Amino acid sequence: MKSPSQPRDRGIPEATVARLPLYLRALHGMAERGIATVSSEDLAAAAGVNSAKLRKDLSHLGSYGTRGVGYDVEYLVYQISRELGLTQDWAVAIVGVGNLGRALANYGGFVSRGFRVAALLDADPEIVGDDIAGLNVEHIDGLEAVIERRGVSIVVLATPAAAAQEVCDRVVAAGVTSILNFAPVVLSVPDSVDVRKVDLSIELQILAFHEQRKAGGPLMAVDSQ
Amino acid sequence: MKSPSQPRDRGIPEATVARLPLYLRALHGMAERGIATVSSEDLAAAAGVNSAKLRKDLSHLGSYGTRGVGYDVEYLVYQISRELGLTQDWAVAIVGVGNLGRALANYGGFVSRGFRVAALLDADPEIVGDDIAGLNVEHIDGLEAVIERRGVSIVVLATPAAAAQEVCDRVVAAGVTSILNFAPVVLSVPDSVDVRKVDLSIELQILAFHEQRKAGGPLMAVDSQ
DNA sequence: GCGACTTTGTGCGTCGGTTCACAAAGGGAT
DNA sequence: ATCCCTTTGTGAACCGACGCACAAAGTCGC
Repeated sequence: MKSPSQPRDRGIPEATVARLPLYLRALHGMAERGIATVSSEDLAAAAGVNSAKLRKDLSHLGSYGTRGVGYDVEYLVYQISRELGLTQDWAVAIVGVGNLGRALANYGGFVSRGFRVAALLDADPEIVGDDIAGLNVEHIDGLEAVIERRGVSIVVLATPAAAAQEVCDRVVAAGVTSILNFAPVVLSVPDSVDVRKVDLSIELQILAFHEQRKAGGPLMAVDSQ
Repeated sequence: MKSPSQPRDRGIPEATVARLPLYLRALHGMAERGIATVSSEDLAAAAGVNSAKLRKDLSHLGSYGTRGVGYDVEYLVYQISRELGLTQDWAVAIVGVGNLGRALANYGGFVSRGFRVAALLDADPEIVGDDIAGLNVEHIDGLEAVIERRGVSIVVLATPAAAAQEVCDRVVAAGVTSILNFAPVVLSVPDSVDVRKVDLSIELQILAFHEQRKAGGPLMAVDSQ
């Protein structure tokens, strides 16, 4: 073989990283159904992607397949989990316990694999003190203390838009470098901080665009002049 | 039987479509603050993108800017809204009224611009009949009737994973061609149907990947099993 | 009315991602 | 042990998106 590309694995394409959780989910399902090995073709189908893409994605992690056979489900689950950092336990704090924050706190997918909701915080005195998903909602004043004391490394922002930037600043100042933002604002953070955003209404708008195109087709451009 | 060559240069890149809602949001904020015109530089900053990219995006809609001045905020809001299909009213049905469905029903961003939650449906008799966000939760049995009678053209799936595909099939059979899926499964649908998915746990996993890389840096490669 | 200044719209080089297609690798049957 | 069949891993072409940089277009001051 060639010189073993040692810690070269560092260069996993972003697009690949975004798909690994998809593969992982499909693999978990297979493991539960007792499937021991799976071909790239089958796994790709289960994950809803092209099989060549899947093979290339997995090849970035290493050569974990066996030609003529496929991939060992259990082993692949472990490798992907390790690559994604899910073999360790991540403490997550959810800030903003409105409807969405509550839903997130109760969302099974969070707790299940590698993530643990370590704190719920809110500014509203009406909400502070409530028990949600087995956790006591704490006041936002204690944000920094909670982050430090419980080793929170990922913060989920589910506050109203107006409060998001301020909370974000405090969170960043407290040393957190990974933020999942549900508030419909563009957060400004240092380059070293990673922000991913989920905007529910944006997805709807994209659907509407395509729906409009399908339905009425192109509208007449009343655009002369 | 697809449309081989739509003669219109209505070929707006998917990446552009995904950003239009972002611009729209920034523009709305500016309109509220009474700003009449905005340069690509400023709008790009507000939306968190590169200004050249913004100009190229907008150029796909037409030449709506004035050189030396910028874009008329109000006019641009209208043009983008029209392009996205938000000048019409979209009836949305939310299927699955658990924590997430409830949060979505109450989510302001949905109702606000162009979208109207026309129905909430669930299979659980405990939930059916509840009033949420001013709507009565109906039984899933009436799915097809509700879709037809209220002109629902977009369906939001917030059911448990196990139920998603079945509901999806019924929804598609009822003629819906746009689905926003929150269930952690890969839905199989005809090509003519548009499915967008939002998976909350996937976003967290992507964050964990980057966080791990920042934190521990190189993981020890225990390669041989 | 004119020139200087501002800002748009876009041509073009570059880059990352996707897909095809196939040689290499391994397993199983005989 | 050998051959055939399956499936991986990847080279290479292709495709779309990104961003620089600049000419064209239009405004504003004088």
